[in-house]
Amino acid sequence: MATRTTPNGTSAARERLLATASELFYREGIHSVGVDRIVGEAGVTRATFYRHFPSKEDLVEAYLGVEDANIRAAFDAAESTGAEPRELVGLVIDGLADDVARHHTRGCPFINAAAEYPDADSGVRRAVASHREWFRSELEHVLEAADAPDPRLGAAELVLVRDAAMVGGYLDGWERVRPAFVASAHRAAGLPAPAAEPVVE
Amino acid sequence: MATRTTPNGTSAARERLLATASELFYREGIHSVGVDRIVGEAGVTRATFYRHFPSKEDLVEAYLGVEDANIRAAFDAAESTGAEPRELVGLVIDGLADDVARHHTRGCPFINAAAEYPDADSGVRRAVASHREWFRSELEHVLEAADAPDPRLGAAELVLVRDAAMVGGYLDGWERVRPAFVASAHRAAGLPAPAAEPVVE
DNA sequence: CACAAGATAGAACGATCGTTCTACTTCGAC
DNA sequence: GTCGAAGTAGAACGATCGTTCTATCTTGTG
Repeated sequence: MATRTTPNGTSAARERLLATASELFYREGIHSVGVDRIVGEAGVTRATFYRHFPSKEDLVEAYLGVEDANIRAAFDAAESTGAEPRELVGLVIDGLADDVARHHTRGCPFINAAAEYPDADSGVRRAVASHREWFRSELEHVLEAADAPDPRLGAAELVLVRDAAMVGGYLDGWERVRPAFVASAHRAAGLPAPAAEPVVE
Repeated sequence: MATRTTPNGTSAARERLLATASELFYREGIHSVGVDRIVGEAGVTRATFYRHFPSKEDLVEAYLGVEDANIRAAFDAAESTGAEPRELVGLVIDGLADDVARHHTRGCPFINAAAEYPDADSGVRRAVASHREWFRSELEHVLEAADAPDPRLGAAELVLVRDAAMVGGYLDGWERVRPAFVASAHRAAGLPAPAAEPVVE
């Protein structure tokens, strides 16, 4: 068969579509970005688009899949540093802060997507729900390993604080939100916070 | 002149349009709801719509104005109970929780709107920003009157926690979020929390 | 009553939405 | 070399987007 694929097995056109759409969906919203715009900026035609994705919604779900994979990779990286459990909690919190400050300055991709998809049974909302559940339980495991006082409640609070940081960072500016985030996150973890202000980067 | 107005001065058609649009915008998102749908459910024609609102965006801003007015009214009601300052903090936190549990089960109207309007200079985003600033300073005044340890930081944290509660209440379910919200909110205020929920620390 | 103005009605505008169509090219397997 | 499947190309589909049009009706004022 004739496959015009990249070394890792997926087509170059598909990768460009996904990268372009991810950027546009995040920066401008999903319903605001049409297929015309995506294929135009990806340097691809409509037919090519529909060869790779059955519909626009499949592309949206793939976009959320990319975001999900990125965050999982960040957790893996933090865990593979070999830091001991208590240290890892700090690494994770710093990593979340750094992510909001540098990459996710337009809010949370999942929260923003959910705002545009009211149907909880839709594929998009299901992707949002499963990502959030994974994220929460991952935090719970990290807190558990660190002997935090209440890993389950702590994880739930950390999710809340992270949600708030992304929203607040977008709407109010990260610099205004950072102090409240650092204080709240360490208190939510139930572990002693580092010295008052300095935030590791 | 021929004015078909209600006792309070605004036209009945305009009020129906605003009420219908507010409901639809909140429940289904803004870009997802077309003018056809709004005028249809409001029992009004397109021309009537454009007599009352120069464009759809003006209707969106009016919708945010309604939400803003509702929250201000809730604050006024809490303050007019004559509760003393420290008590008022508890009333406000309970009021916010009650609001998320009963009325705002689809997230925060302002956060959701901002997700669909990336341009920070747009009228919608300006309305969001000014509402948030009012909300934050209102909380700061309440905390200040109650002699909270750090009203400014406390208000910033309360905004964060409330944002998170609305997002979490929508995406994860209010019952799962409530314990974390109550604990975080009272700690953010810096005042003793009512011993009820399983509170850390 | 006559008149001007606000409110309503419903058709119609061009633009864009997501999607599908047919035609042409490029490759791997035989 | 031949065949067929995958990729590309660009026109075109009906539906809906936000908006504007002319015409009719209702109402307060002269």
